[in-house]
Amino acid sequence: MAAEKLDTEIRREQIAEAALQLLGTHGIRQLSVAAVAEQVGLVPSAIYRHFEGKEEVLGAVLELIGERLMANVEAVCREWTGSLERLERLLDRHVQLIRENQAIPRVMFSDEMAGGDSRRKAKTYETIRTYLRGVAKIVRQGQKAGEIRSDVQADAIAMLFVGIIQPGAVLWHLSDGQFDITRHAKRTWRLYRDAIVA
Amino acid sequence: MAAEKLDTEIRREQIAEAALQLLGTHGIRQLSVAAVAEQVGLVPSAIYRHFEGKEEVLGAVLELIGERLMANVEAVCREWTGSLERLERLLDRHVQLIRENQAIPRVMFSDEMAGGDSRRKAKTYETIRTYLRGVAKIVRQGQKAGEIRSDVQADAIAMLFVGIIQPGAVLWHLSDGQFDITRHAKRTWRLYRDAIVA
DNA sequence: TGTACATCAGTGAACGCGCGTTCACTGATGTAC
DNA sequence: TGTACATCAGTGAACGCGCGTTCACTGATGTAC
Repeated sequence: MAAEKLDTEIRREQIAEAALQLLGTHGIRQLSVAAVAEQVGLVPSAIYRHFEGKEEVLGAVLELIGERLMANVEAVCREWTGSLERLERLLDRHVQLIRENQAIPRVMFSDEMAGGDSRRKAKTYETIRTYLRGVAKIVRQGQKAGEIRSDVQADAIAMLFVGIIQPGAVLWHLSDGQFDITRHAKRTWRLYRDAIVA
Repeated sequence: MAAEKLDTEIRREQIAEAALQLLGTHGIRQLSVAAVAEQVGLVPSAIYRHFEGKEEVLGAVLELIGERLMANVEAVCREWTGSLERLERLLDRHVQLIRENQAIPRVMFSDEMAGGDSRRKAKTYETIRTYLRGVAKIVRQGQKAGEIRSDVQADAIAMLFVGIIQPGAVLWHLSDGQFDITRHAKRTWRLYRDAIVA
C-alpha cells in the first residue's frame, strides 16, 4: 500500500529527523537510504522525490543540528541575565539535547559528516564556529560585567565550555548509557566555574 | 612484480600503521582494504594473509592508538615528578601526538570504530578509560601532595583534561590545519591549571 | 653438501553482496475553462 | 458544477558500482635427512 502523500517540505523535515535518529542509534556506517526511508514509512526510491541523494540528506541533518544548538543559546539568553547563570543553563540544555540525540556530539566532533566532500567539512566547521561564537558572546558580556575573568580570551573560555561535555558524551555513548553524563556535567561545571570567575 | 616477503609480525604492524595514517587523512568512509594494501605496497588480497578481515585491521589500529596514549602517560611519569608539571607535559605530548596523527581524536571520540560490532565499542570504551585512569592517577598523586585541590574527584579533573584538547583537535582537523591547536592548548592550559591548583 | 619437501607470504582473477540511484508507471490532488 | 489536464509524491523493479573476500596458484625460504 502506498504511503500518504505529503508536501515535500514536511517530508524533508521528517527525513532529516529520521536520519538524525538513526545516526544516534547506529552510526553512520549503518545509515542507509533504505533505513531512513523505512523509518519515515516510505520506500527507498521515494527519498529521491525530496532530496538529490544521500549526501544532501546528511547536509540537512547537519543543518538540523546547527539549528538546535543555536536555539539553546538563544533560549538561555532570553531566560537569564547573568553570564555565569546563562552558561550553567546552557550546559543543562546541552546535556539534555545530547541525551535526546546521541548523534549530535559524534556527528559534530568526528569526521563522519566530513567523510565525503570537503564542502561538508567546511559546513561542519562553520556550524561549530557559530555555536562557539554564541557561547563566546555570553562570555564577553560576563567579562564586561566583571563576572568572568578578563585575562583569558573569550573564545578560549568558550571552547573549554564545549570540552566540559564532549568527553563525557562520548563515554556515555560508548558505555551504552552506563556512564552518568548528567552527574559528570554537574561535577565538571564546578571546576569550570571556578576557573573562569573573575 | 611481487612485493618482498616479510614476516607476518612486521606486516601486521605496517598494515595497522598504514590504516591509522589513512584514517587521519581520509576518514573511515574512504578506508578500503585496497587503499591500506596500496599504502603498504601490497595487493589487496595479501592483507588476508595477516588479518582475518577489515574489522580485525581496525581492531589493530585501536590497539596501536591505545599503546601510544599510554606511552605518553608513562613517559611523563618517568621524566617529571610534580603532578602539575606532568600534566602540562602530557598535554604537550598529546598535542604532538594528535598533530602527527589526526586520526586519533576522531577515531577515539566518534563512533567510527564502534560502527560495526559492539565488541569494538566496548574495546574503545576500555581504551579511553585506561587513558583516563592514567591521568587520574597523576591527579590523585597531586592531591595527596597538596598540589591539586582535593574537593573535586580525580576522575572529573582527568576528564576535563581530555576536554582541553578535544574540541581544538576537531577544529584543527575540520579547518585543514588553519586552526592553531598548539596555541589553543597553551591558552587553555592556563585556565585549566588555575581551576585545579590547590 | 645436496636433494626433497613443507611452509608461507605473495599474486590476480573472480565472486557476490550491499546499497545508492534511475526510471517507467500510478493515482491522488489542484487548477483551468 | 463538471470535465480535461498538469503536477507531483508515491511505488517497485532493475541496474551497476564499489569493495570485501575467496581461491587456486607461485615461488622463495627454511628444514629434515
